[in-house]
Formats: sequence, C-alpha cells, structure tokens
Amino acid sequence: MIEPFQTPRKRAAALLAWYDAHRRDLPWRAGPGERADPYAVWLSEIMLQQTTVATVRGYYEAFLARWPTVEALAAAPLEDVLAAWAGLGYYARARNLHACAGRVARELGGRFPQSEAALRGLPGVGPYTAGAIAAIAFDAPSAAIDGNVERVMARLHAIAAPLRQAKPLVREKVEEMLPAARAGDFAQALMDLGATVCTPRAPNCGACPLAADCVAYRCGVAEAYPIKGKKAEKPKRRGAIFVLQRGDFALLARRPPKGLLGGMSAFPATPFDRDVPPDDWLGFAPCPAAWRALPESVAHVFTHFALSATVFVARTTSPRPLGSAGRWAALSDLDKEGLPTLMRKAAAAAGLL
DNA sequence: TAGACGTGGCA
DNA sequence: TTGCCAAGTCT
Repeated sequence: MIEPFQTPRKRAAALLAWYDAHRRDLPWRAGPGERADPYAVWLSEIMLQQTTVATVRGYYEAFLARWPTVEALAAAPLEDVLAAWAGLGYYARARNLHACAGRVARELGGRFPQSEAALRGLPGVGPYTAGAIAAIAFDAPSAAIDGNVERVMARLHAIAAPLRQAKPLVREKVEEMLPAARAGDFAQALMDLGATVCTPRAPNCGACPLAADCVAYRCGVAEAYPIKGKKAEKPKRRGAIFVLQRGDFALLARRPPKGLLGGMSAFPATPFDRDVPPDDWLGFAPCPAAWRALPESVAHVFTHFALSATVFVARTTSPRPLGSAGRWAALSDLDKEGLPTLMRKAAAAAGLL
C-alpha cells in the first residue's frame, strides 16, 4: 500500500525526485545544474506551442545554427524566418517570433525580461509561455500551465468542469504545489510527467509518482479526464491552386501578411475562407492560359476546415502575367522557397518536387 | 468568448 | 478512413 503524500509540497518533492530519474534529454534543455540560455528557451517554447517534440527538434537545431543569438534573428529578413519556419505550421508564431526578437534586440538591449509579467507583454508570449520562460530560464516560481499540466491536474483532482472553465482551478492547484527552489525543474517535471506517464490515452499510472494522491486514478477513471468540451465540426471546402510555369521557373506569390498561411510564399489560389465551386475556379487564375486540371486533387486538413484543392497547370512565355504580383522562382530551388505544406503538396502533384 | 490558426502521427 | 491530439496565442 502506497502512503499518500498528502500535502502539495510533498507531492512536488516526489515529482522532482521522479524527474531526476526520468527526465527527457532534449536539445533545448540544460543539463542538471546548468543554466539555460533564455534565447534558446524562448525559441523552443514558441516552436513547441501545439507542436510535438519530434517535429520541433530539427527546426530548433536549424534555427539555432543559423541564428545563434536574438540579435542575429532580429537582423534577419522576415521572409527568411518564414521560409525557415515553413512546414511547422501556425505561421503567426514565426511572425511574432521575428517581431519579438526585434523588440528584445532593439528595445531591451538583447536581454529577455525576467519577470512573468514583462515576458507576457512580448509578441507571441501568452500565459503559458511567459510562465515557462520565467521558470525555466530564470528559475522564477511561476506556473507554466500547458495541455500536459492541465491533464495531470484534472486527473489528480478529478476536475469535472471542461478545461476552458477549469483554468482558474487548475492554476490554483499548480500554484499551491510550486516549490521554493528548482522552479524550472518543477515546471519541466510536470510537463514530462504529462508527456510520458500521464498521457491522454492509456496513462501509465503504475509509474506515476503522484498516483497515491490521484483522485481519478483511485476511482479507476484516470483516462476519463480531462473532460473535453464539444468539438466544432470541420467543414469541407473546395478550391484550386494554380501552378504557372515559364521555362524552368514557376510563379509564386506572397500571401497577405495575416490570416491563413499569412506572409508565406505560395502558388496563386482561390480563397480558402469559403467553399469555391468548380465553375468559379478559373476566375481566380493569375492570368488567362491553357489551364489543365490535374486528375488527382490535393487534400489538406487545416485546424478548422478540410480542403480539397484541384491543381491547375499551365505554361506561358509572357514575361509577367498581367495583374499578378508574383515572382518567378527557379524550379531547381523550389524546395528552398519555404512553401507551406499545402503548397508543397501542389508542387509535388504537378511534378515539380 | 469562441473561433482562427498548421501539421504529422497514431489508433 | 476518420478523429484525436501536441509545451497556445490572438482577436
């Protein structure tokens, strides 16, 4: 029989002991006793928003190698940062990353603020990220509440309310656990526990240092938490993507600075904010041409809708399609253009990749 | 406040 | 194949 730890402080101590034995080795994580680089912590935290560790690893290494300091990142053109971010998704993160680097480099002397409140004022830094940077980079006793932590707390205390409404209670429960020392380790321990033990499906409660205190586990219903809100259904939309070739070049346009795929390089296309029926497609072509629809359409699922896009291809010899604000990109360099995944799919369908 | 905002992996 | 999920933020 396991004795309950009983107090939040003892729970935290048990969690830290577990962390010392089971912590993950991650590229952005300082070794035991080492000081974390605030720039590296910030960069990794932005990339990790709604994105898996496995996906982030390569991008993190590439960014850090190319832009080793916040000053270097701030000095880079936004287009370069967006191209390097291509494929990671949620491109507002990259725009905010660049804006934030600029502010830190030019207004804050290249140093990230240490307080949670000051961090919170930076572009792209919300409640979670501010707490995470304050704790991990500066060892401040801040709560870093992400999806992992919400799940752990929802189970530990069998919180019945849907997550959105349970946030204040979750925060209260985390804050009463915050240890006086090792704040950064505590924040990462809670997230590691959620990522490796207290998983969404089939949690490994037998390996959990908090199991003795976990209300949901003791009731045999750990997997039933957290309670999920109702999911909005995902509409299906149709559209078209236009791949215009001129010799060994293809026409690329710059997406509007905000909104879906904002700021990214892309082939001209129909608007994606609504379903566009086939009869209307050619009205959105960048120029009149002998457009040929490829037999296989491209399927792509965004967060809030699913797109089926027909890819049209055509060739031209005219130097500049009328009324288009595009540019001619060399086909041999297309993989370096930083195309978002939907556009990479279109390029592949057209035989360009 | 609820919706906008990407992508890839897994059951 | 479909749905769910992963270190959220902005409006």
